[in-house]
Amino acid sequence: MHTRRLVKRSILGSRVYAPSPTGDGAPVTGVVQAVKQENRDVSAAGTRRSVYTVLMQDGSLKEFSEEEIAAGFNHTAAKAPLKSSLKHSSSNGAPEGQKMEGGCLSPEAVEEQRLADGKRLSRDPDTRSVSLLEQKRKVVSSSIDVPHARRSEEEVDMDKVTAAMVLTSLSTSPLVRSPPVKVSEALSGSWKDNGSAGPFTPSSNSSSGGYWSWSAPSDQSNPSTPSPPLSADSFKPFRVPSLGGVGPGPAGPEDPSLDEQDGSSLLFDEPIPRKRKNSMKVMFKCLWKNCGKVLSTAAGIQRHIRTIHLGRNCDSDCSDGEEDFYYTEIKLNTDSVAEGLSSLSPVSPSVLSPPPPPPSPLPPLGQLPDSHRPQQPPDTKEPHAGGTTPLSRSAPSALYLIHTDHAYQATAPVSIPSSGSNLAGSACTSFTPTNSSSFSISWQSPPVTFTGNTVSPSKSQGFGEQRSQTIAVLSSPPRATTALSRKVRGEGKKCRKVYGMENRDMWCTACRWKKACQRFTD
DNA sequence: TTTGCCGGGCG
DNA sequence: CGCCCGGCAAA
Repeated sequence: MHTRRLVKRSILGSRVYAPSPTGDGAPVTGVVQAVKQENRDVSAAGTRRSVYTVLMQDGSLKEFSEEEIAAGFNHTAAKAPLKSSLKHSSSNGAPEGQKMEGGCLSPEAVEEQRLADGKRLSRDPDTRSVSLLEQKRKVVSSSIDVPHARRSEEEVDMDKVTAAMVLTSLSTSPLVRSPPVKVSEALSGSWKDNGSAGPFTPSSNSSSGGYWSWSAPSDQSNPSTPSPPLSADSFKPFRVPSLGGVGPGPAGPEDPSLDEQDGSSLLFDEPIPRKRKNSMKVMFKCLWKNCGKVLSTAAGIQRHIRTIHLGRNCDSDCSDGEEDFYYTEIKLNTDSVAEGLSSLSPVSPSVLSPPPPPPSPLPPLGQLPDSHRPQQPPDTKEPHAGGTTPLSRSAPSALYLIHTDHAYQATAPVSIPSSGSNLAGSACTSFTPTNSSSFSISWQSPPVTFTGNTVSPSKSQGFGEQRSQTIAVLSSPPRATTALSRKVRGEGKKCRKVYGMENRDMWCTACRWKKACQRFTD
């Protein structure tokens, strides 16, 4: 049925008709950039009204109430009125009145969206073509957009852990009220291609009308464009390795709409990743079952997924965008530390993904821990990040893993290596709870880890260790005994849960056949 | 009630 | 075989 194609998605980015500001009566179209709820006046009571911040064709932003705009999206987007799941998510916790559109930016929400939308979009470019064209022509300098995570810089004060906890607990991150200017801007701290500043939603609320931070024009979102794959390659040349970014795949994911197309899009589909100021850096983490690979570029992670997990050899062009579902972005707080090296601080992972490690048995492990773990230095460093690097690196590890397409299952049994793990593990677990309950997608634990000093050394050494461990594990009698009777029922997420009935076509075959899931094994 | 998936049917 | 679904049982 066609029903499967419908997915709930947010309206952010959706094209809507709104009353003409000029008063001439002719409706104008705009793109929803943010949604916020105003329930302040009414206090807790009920009516909470949603106010949509719409980016008009002329580049201006206006706010409209629900009644004022008509949904006229041409694409599948929200069919229903304008309300989105975002609302829910945002409303859940934050007591503070300022949630504004916020919720949407929470990682979970984003993730959700990307899951739901991403793939589909990329698959049917046609649907959006019209809007894309239109959008292209309107060049909006600020392509704001919503989707992503809004980053805030408030963390300056707090250390990463604190920040993570806060974010986690609130699930919505408050936009900062005042844009701090952060220091590191100049430096290279880290760019992030996405979200850093949040979509600036207008500030929301009461006070100002909003200023969004221009500084981040960006796009956070990346690729909204439907046509995913190619882009990666195409821009590779320009964008330096470092960013790689977002490429291809991700594209679809985030927000359905456009966003970025605007400005930068002219050249390439994606926005140019600019270095973002804060101390945050964006990394892309493989969500494949036991793989926690983290790469600094989207292109790299996609390639990793495509080749390692999906078993595809072709280049990005043959990708159908599926990779998008297997990785997520994580923001790292590089602040003082470091830039460098280590990279993955536990923090970020926790925020985004709660790794509910319910499955007690195996920790994170990564298949190729070492390789990833070593992390990729800041974006800048790895030149080839986009392409080769990941592959080449991962390669070795691949040996250990078995796998082919279905690596997923094979790897399961292994346990994680050491070093980083403890940290990571503990960290994760501790915060995770919060998120995990809420949702999703991150079913795997982040192998990532740590930060610290050990960086390079650990790499080599770690590698060895791990490898040995891994092997041992594998050799040991794998699952074996369990047999008998039913398979016990996996506790982890399964395709059905992850993709939902609507996207049944995205399920692994086994799930489709109602057989034991091969993709998300437990 | 939902969800994973076994067992079995059909082409 | 590939594909699908009835229906059981765990959650």
